Amino acid sequence: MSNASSSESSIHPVKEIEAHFPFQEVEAKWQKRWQNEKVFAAPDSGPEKKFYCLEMFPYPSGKLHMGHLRNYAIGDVMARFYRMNGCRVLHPMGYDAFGLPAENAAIKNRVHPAEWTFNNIREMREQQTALGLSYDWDRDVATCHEKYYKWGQWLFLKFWEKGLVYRKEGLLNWCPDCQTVLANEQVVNGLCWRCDSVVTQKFMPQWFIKITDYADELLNDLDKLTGWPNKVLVMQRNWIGRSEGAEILFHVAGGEKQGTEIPVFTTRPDTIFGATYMVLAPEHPLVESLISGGSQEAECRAFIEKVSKMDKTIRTDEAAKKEGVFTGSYAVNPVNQEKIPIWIANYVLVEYGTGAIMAVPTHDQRDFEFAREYGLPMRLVIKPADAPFNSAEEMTEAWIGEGIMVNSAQFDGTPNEEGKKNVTKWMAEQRIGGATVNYRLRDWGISRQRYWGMPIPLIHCDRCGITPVPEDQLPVDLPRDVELTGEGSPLAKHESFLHTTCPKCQGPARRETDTIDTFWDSSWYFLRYIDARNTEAAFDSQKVNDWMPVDLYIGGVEHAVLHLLYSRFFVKAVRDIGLVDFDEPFTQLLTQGMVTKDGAKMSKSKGNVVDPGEIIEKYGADAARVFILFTSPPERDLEWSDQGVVGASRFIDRIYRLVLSYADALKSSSQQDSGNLSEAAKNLRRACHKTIKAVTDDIKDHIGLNTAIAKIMEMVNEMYKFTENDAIAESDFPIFRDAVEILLRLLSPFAPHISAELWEAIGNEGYVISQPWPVHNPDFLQTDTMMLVIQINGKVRGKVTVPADADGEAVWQAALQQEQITRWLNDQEPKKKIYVPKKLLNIVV
RNA sequence: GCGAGAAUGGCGGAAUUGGUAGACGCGCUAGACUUAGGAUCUAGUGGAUAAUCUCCGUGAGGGUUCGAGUCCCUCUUCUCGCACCA
Repeated sequence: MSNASSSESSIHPVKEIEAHFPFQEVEAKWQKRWQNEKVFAAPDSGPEKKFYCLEMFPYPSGKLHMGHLRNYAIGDVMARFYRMNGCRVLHPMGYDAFGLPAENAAIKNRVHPAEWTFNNIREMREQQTALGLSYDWDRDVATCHEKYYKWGQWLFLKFWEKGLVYRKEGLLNWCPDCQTVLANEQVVNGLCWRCDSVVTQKFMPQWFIKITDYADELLNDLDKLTGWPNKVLVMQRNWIGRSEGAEILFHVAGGEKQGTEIPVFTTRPDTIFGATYMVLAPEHPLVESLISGGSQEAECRAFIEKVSKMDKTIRTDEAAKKEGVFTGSYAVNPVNQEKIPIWIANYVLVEYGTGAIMAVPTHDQRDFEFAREYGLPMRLVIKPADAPFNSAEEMTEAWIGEGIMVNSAQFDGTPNEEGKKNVTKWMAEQRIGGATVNYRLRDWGISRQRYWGMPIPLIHCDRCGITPVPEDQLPVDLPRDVELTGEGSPLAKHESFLHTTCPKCQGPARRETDTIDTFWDSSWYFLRYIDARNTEAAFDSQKVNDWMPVDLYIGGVEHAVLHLLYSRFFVKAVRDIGLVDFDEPFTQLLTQGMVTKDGAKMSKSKGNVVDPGEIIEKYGADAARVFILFTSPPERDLEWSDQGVVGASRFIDRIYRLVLSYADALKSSSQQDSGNLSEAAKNLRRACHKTIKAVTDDIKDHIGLNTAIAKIMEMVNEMYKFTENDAIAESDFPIFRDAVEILLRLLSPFAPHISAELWEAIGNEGYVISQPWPVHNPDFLQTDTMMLVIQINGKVRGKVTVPADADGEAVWQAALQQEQITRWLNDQEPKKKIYVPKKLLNIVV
């Protein structure tokens, strides 16, 4: 390739550019300018198309980790991309600042949780700034700030008015380490989600939010979430756990409790005639009265004692042995008046259904095993066609498939699926049962017996009962002067907080001393960002309706049934309260993969933590961003590689040298493309426009940030190839100039600092981030010739270059010119020729 | 056990959805420039082979097709989720 024949008409690079991108000064320079000039302020009005880009806000634990870096890098590319594409972008950041670690740190280091938290926020914010993230910092929130939780409390009162808050005493998940109760969602495999301690059960009163009122809507609306990963939808579906069935009323037969109702839930009402015994959970409230004074009392008490000591993980392990004890009492099966024994057993759970089951050993595997173990009677009631058994005695396992009802009085001969409906309908007529829907989802327990959280704005008055704090008295401030010991609720010991006057009767009263689950705070922060400095309201409904829903939400999958479920519920509730008018908060959800090292999640205990701060210091933010985006697709796990960052940093340096070595020429040249271009220049232009299209499609269609970067790298390689003879013909230079500008614009979402710097260095005014995203010109993709693959019997045997408009016959003729092809053809007449336009010709012989 | 996803060079990963497998990057090899190189540049790099011939090659085995990493069947392994849910 020869770009120039004489030095007068060609442009040479500056030879001495061998430097590295001086990221320290340059990155700081741009970060300062972006911040001072509020470049990333989100406009509440302007372009019609809005893009709300959100990353899950962090808990301010002190320093960013690689997961954060990845999360924010992805979000930042998307925010910057849509910004350049003409959207008004809302890209905020804040801190999920209430929570136990602050309290634990306070106990350990004798520093106030507030101080610890705000120091950490400062530190993390510095690191986020150093990453060059395009946040609108004027909208930041910290959930521990009274100006934030004031409105959290206000919203709580709205929930209260709506009847979504109630108090209940019951067995609750207790984390002995955190010294507080946990919601069901926060117990993972029997362990505390935060500290991995074994969760025990404790009987105590606490506050609940009626998320179950929304169970059906939360389930049904999952179908609307087409932008969510299927995995998360499945997890939420399982968590809600809707199952249709029937509730059937059994009664105690004989004894003191004669006639007491025992409702059971079953999904198999068609098997009711096969119910040969009944089982209550050991914790079932009726058990005490059933066994008390009876012949089985001692045995039952011993059993209950044993089960209660068993931890839940072991007890609910499927492999655990099914054990139980007869209570001595009987119940009546309402469909046939049969007297059946009532047992208690470890395989029935008090928290699911009604805590009691009708046992049908022939058609439920658990009941089958239990009945065989304890010699309980069995009766076949569903008989499959060509059954290998004729009676219960011949069965080796429960039959849970379809069949015809037998031994079932008037229902005999009915196919069981039809029987389910018929039996339920008949029971409803007889007033002994009816259709019902049961959910696995429980109400959301929000009381926490800890200090560093939002005070629940309720007052206990001996005369007036529980009374909400009047709105004009909000916020209920979290007192600063507390003694933190890690034992007992700190607020309960704080006299001046505890004692107050009743808003109704003005008499002495006590404040609620539980604080709220921090998931309450994070269930609406994305609404507050929209109107973060509003002192008159939680947010302006109109603004929220305008910006919401979040167009892209990015975070880890660990919140699939925690934060993401609570937030969906919260939005539905505030919609019904009348504050917003949309149903779902997050249109598209991207669950980013973990960052691993040596194949394992980074963690202090494994000693495989790489500190993002050190990486930024050593290689710069742009290199760190490029590496973490390039190495793996966003949703997949990413294995950290020190070598990989070096590669990213080399890429940045290569661009720096390439552009700077022509900076002066680029600065002074403004001439237009003369139309008199060399082949090389045309090729370069084609490569650039191909890259524009590919990068744009990758980002828009599937957030393919790794491949987008790969394609920019290819383009840079093309540019190097173009300049490899050093001189660029003057007539070709406009193309090179275009290439540089295209490169910098494509690069700017990924590596914003170097893009901004070089944009300026080549003599442009303003910010590259304020430039429109490049649009490819299809005309420039055209070629005069095309290269096709010639296959013989499906194997590649050669390549031909033909005019772009060549048809199959022309390609065939061109192929015949090649010795390699004719050798393979060996004078045979092709049986068939398959021509795929612009791709290949396959010759079958 | 059930459900979802995955398996491609030494490594991370590409492949326009049935059309040149291994883009891009790391690593490695050789060379250039260097006092030096962990800077930079050039060339090479799936395996077999003397070979730019050719053969083999996308977890394993079968199938559909002119043509399969991609579609179908069987199996293996791994990851994640659910897991006595009545």
